[in-house]
Amino acid sequence: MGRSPCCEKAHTNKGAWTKEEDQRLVDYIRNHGEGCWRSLPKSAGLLRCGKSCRLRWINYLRPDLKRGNFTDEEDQIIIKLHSLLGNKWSLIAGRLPGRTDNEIKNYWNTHIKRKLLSHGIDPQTHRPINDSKTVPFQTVVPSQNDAVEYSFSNLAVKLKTENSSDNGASTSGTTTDEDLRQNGECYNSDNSRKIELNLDLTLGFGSGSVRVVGAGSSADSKPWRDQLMTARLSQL
DNA sequence: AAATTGTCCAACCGCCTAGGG
DNA sequence: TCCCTAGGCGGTTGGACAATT
Repeated sequence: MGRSPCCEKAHTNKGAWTKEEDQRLVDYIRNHGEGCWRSLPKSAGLLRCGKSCRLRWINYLRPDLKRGNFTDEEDQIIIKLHSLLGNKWSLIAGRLPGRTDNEIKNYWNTHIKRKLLSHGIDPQTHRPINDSKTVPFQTVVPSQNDAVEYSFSNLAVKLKTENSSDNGASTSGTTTDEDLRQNGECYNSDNSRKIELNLDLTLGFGSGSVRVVGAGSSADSKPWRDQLMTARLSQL
């Protein structure tokens, strides 16, 4: 059998968190660390779903969060990364220390979208709105030791795939801030192979580069091995 | 001053993938 | 290998507050 349900929905609170709930959650995580979200609410004496606790911690209570307005530099990073990755808010957040994916998503939808539109730029394609030659997502399927370099109108992207040895760095199966912080890479959980996403972004108006490193056998059939590395190209 | 409209953002919802049994 | 769940993600919602009429 699988695991038991994460929470009893009938006995959980919803809506805004109270100060007392926040304090309980902070105290608990200070003493026990993050993780085990399923059992956390009960252990911490909270009538909340584990998912809700995790979200509250990640998006609001984490001590390393940077509050306040986004800087112009952060704006530029977000716009550039969005032009490359699309709505991959967690990946974008990984390059902006102290910012959460939810925060960036909200900021994108409320500020940057409007800013781009006011400049006549389509926020999805990052191309002039009048330009009818829309370029869809460019899909890049990594095969071993391939290297591909793309040139954009205002930045360059180099895509390279290569083998990598096992170092057991991550167990989550998805990209974490910690992964990105430690190695500038994101890992999949399979111990024998992994796909790494390594973003080396040079900031500035004129140029930038992104390196996507992937590893895996083309004969492999597991879903994540079929994962496509996609980059949104504004224009070739 | 009250009503209406607009904006922001915290929180929820539903889906997907990896992992446990 | 299959079934089921936890964790994580992106999309969406709704309440609080501000601005406008």
